[in-house]
Amino acid sequence: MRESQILDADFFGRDTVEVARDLLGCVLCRRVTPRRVIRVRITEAEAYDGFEDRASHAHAGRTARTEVMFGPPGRWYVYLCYGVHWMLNIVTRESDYPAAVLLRGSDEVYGPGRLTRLLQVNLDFNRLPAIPASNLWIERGEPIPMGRIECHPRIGVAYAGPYWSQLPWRFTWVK
DNA sequence: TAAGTGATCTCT
DNA sequence: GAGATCACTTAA
Repeated sequence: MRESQILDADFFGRDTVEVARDLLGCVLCRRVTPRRVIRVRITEAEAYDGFEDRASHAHAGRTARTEVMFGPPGRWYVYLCYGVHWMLNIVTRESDYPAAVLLRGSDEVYGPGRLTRLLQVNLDFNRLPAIPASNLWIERGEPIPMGRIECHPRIGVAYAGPYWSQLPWRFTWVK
């Protein structure tokens, strides 16, 4: 695999909504053993962007948990949801601008909790850079055909109010 | 449809 | 330290 195909900080440092859309079709790679790499194509992703986004964890301010969202782009933000499920996010935008993209689904499994279970991802990956040395990284995929991307409101964020919960910041790749 | 589950955060 | 709150899944 050529080095240039691994998504880096230049990719993740851009506008969060664009990154979320562009991640569709990209390949999430997880090395589970020295000889085994699980590869899945990303089919659904959600953007969480900025201080003002009431659906974002960062809206409440900078805390120990959300600190990584304020850090440099291209790092993993992992947290536990409902006491059961690990959620996998990739940090976007420049340092001091809190933003991330939640990876919600893939061609192999659908659902953010199922995705992390399949890939054996847990809090150990929090704050690590998305590079092969971390055993969890993303590679560029084949472009998605025109008209195969849909955008929808984000899931489970009704508490953010009508405006923020209805923004079309969830992108899905429909086959 | 509702229980399960535990880190995180807010309020004492 | 206690209580509320969750970017969800599963079994029924």
